[in-house]
Amino acid sequence: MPHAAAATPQLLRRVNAQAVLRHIRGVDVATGSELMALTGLTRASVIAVCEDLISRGWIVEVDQPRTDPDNPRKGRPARRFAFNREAGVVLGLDIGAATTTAAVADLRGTVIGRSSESFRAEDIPAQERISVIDLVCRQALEAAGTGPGRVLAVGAGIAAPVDRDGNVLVTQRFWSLFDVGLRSALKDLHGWTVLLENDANLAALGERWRGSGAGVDDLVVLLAGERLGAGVMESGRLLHGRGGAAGEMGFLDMVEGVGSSDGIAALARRWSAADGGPSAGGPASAPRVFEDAAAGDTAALAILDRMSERMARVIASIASLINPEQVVIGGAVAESAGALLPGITAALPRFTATPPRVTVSPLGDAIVTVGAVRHALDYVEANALDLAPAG
Amino acid sequence: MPHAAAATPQLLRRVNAQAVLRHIRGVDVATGSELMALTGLTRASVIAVCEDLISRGWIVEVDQPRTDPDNPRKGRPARRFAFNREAGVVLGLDIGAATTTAAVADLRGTVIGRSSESFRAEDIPAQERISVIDLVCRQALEAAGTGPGRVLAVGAGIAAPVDRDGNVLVTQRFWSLFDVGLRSALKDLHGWTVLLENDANLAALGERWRGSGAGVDDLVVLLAGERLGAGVMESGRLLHGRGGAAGEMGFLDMVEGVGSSDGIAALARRWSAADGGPSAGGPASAPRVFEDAAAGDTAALAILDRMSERMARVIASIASLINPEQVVIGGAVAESAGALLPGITAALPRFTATPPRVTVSPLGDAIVTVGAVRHALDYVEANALDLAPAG
DNA sequence: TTATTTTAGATACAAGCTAAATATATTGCC
DNA sequence: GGCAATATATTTAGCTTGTATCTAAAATAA
Repeated sequence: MPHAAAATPQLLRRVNAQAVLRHIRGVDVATGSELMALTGLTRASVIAVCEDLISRGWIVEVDQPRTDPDNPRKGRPARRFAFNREAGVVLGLDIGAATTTAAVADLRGTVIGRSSESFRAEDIPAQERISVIDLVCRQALEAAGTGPGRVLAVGAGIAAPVDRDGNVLVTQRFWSLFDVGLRSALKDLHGWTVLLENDANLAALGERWRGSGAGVDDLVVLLAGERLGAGVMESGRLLHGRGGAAGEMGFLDMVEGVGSSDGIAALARRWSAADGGPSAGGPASAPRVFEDAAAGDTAALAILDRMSERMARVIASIASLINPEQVVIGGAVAESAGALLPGITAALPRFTATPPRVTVSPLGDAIVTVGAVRHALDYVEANALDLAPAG
Repeated sequence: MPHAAAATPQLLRRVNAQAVLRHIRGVDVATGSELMALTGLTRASVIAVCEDLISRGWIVEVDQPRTDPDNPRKGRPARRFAFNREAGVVLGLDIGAATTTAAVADLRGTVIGRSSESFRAEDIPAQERISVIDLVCRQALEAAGTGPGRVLAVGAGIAAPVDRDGNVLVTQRFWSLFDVGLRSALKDLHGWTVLLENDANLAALGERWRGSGAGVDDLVVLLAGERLGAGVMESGRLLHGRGGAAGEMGFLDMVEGVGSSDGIAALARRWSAADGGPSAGGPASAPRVFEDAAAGDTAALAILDRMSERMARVIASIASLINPEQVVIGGAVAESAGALLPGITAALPRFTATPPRVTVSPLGDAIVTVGAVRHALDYVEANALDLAPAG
């Protein structure tokens, strides 16, 4: 029996409750009349919906604001309904090869606790890795003054392909074992729902939420540190592809003037070493190269030129096939990468007929955790009426 | 006032009617009990919905089938509701630079009329172009034994970027003028709703519907005749990008071993000319090259090898960034391209870590019109309850 | 105090669905 | 042909959610 969800009268309440909740979440506090105007429902219905949401814990009724002499309101004072941002928290995880960072946020996305730990080594057993991740989560929750019982969802980013259903591509070495462990481990330990995603995809979510891609529906975020990786949003949705490998940059091996999917930091080291170093004497770190260039060092400036053209070619390849409105360069090197922007922007039209706007992420290291928080919030918002707010 | 669609009790009927109609469209004829099992609704509701759909003209009640002695059915005979595939027709247009083809289909997608005309020249004025298109439509409708009044929607494919809203990228030369003309012209002439799309995108719709990509959600169709162009579906949705230019192949200019976005037919001519021709004596058409190769001609075979590797590189580039499950080669050269498949499949793993299945389209020249019909049907199905079937 | 304004709450009713009882049309058996 | 069994159809009462309308309450302004 296929049983394709029949629409019963209860669906109406569900739909209207979702609409009201979404609006209240957006404005933080609303009156019945505002909600009537928004939804087109009558007052009776709006009030009924709000009482419903109050009893479920998603909104609370707040006192009248003290009467404001500058802006006196006629008429009977309205009841005021506020989004209960303390109905629970979400966790955003950035699980790297070397380090894991956790951020705890309330339901409006304000980060209220953080923690970070490095792994003892890269090849530690899955069990130890999970222990460290669990530790980071608990530390972050403690820093936020809350506990595991109040977590409504966990977003987690890893540097491996993850498909639409949150499964790690099995062809990847140790991650596959690790993944299965993480989701069920956190479920078993705390009852948490873990939403696994590729880190570049989460970066795209984060950038669109609180970065330079705010509100852009066709957005690509390039994580450009050690290795290039792209998170692609089209029409406001993340692209995954069949096995979650969308946004992988292996094809750059074949692109003239690019030749590899090495990131900006990796290349800065290599190229400065080849030059004998910007101030001579071996490879320099990426920040050093950018510093030297800012100071006028010609060798460093040449590296920047070369890097700009290379990035322009990378971005043009993506722009041609995906046609984003904007490409954001993010990751560890994002701040320095600002120096590349003029060069990239100038070179782009040579390589593509549809050059996107190019910007640099303001989110820094937090880009993945911000996206992970957003991912978890999206889940909570979409499933609010099926989730029991933690009391 | 934002007025975000309130859910009234009428919405329930709408949702349930959509579900019932979708199911009946799939199975062609259904009984009340089947629909109860499918939707989970009670018989009373199912019957009410069906009566509704009958009065709107979307379904019809059909007589009992003559009692079948091999399979006698106990109990009171069920009323049988059938999809009214003759509630109207849709038009699918393939508007090329040189030729326009129209297909008329009933609401189950069976093509019941076709027509095709060439333009007098490529640079004729927009007005003349529209006249020819209109003529082709009317001829196809006549061939189908129906008339303009019964057209519920028109899908139209053109070889230019078209954004999500059906607007042609304004940077394109004469198309922009042409487009505005086409949509409003057909609206004015016949009251038709025209859904403009990029031809490769429609090819992808067609291939997923009735081609070798049936049911594949992450699918790329490469139109590979004169110029390469891709229609990309991810998670069952067409990718457009900001200005509709997603799937453009300009970046191939930068890809080693590819170098241009020339199609198979164009390259077969050029390469055979460079060789002095497969049987000597100047350039040969693509079909000729494939023929000669099949006959064992070594020069032609060499061209095929070269072509296979080149296509493998093209497909690998896309596979890396988009990660489709399958890539279909379509367009005028599709039939001959079968000879390239073994070579492409063998070469792919050298160029990408996520090689897709590669096939050749069985739809031949009709690939765009089939997709255009599907596009129009999608529109009709999504908007059935707001559309008045043509009586 | 009194009028005005805005929101709140209560009552009557409509749309759509469920559930349960009753009616109808067919098969199969005597 | 008559009757049980079976599957479907139809009717009736009741639930949920919504609208529409009327009256009450709480504030400002004169």
